[in-house]
Amino acid sequence: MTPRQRERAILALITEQPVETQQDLVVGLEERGVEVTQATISRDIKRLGLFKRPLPDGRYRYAAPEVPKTSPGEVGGFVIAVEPASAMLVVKTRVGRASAVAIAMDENPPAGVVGTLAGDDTVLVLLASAQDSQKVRAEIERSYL
Amino acid sequence: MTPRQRERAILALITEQPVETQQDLVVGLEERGVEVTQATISRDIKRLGLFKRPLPDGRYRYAAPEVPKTSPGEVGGFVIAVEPASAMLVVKTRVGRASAVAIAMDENPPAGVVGTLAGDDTVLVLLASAQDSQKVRAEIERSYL
DNA sequence: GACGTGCTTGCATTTTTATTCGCCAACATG
DNA sequence: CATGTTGGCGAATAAAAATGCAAGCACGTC
Repeated sequence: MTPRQRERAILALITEQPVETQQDLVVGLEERGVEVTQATISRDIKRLGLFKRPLPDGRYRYAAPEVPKTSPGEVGGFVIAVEPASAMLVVKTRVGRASAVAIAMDENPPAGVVGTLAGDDTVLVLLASAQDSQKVRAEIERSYL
Repeated sequence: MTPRQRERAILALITEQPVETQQDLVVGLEERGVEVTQATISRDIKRLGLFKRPLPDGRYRYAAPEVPKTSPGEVGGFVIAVEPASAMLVVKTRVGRASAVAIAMDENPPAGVVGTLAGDDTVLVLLASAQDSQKVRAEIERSYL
């Protein structure tokens, strides 16, 4: 179980059902076979940018941030990690920011980038060759991390 | 100092400067001449629907909810309080929801309502006569509270 | 004026969340 | 193989936030 997988599980959980506390998440994840402590959840939540909203009925619920419309250029800080994978890079972004990052890269592509494919919090960057990966990775980290 | 005034001050404070903790708010309000304890801040925050966002830089900041585009009809729970004032009603809503409530009321006006005027978190409802206030108030509370 | 009701608040405390610390595993380097 | 170095984790703890409770106040009613 990588942190990334667990974070996906957390996102799934909070969108599927109301989650009031981090302890709820510990329990919910356990039911899905993921063992973690509250401390780790707290760190995951920080990474994901999740927050605890007060609801009109007086209860609370963890929620994912709404995606603000972002003009390309103000995407600094959106990228969390960049990892090479043969002639590709897997760029992990904050939740919902992947397409903003991908658009920014499309509009100003680093040398060696052939194309991008954006999911929700991941951008797959296709490279001309695996040789470029370190250089491109460095550039992406410089521009968007 | 009414709760309403204090809540306005809180909103002003968190939009003007980064606020990391409720204690920051206690201090900030004190500088503006408002004395409160953390307990009250916590309750105000709950009423206002504010939440503490993790920022990309690892810090936190209290923020007001973004206003979702709301189709009239799903405005239940937006209203916090309704108070009569001569031939008017002052309808306090969750932050940014006032116009949604006003639109909903315009589209389906309770008997006796002449018109509405929406601010940010307040709707002023103009009545045909002060006589109607209790009836209209009850209806608004039933529909939107 | 005495009494009741409904709000609001602070205090004290509990509950929840964030962080510090040390440990372990994976990986690189000599 | 020894020796960093890095990242991630849990346990414990510190810090922050939520809440039960009782007191105070404004208002209305008898």
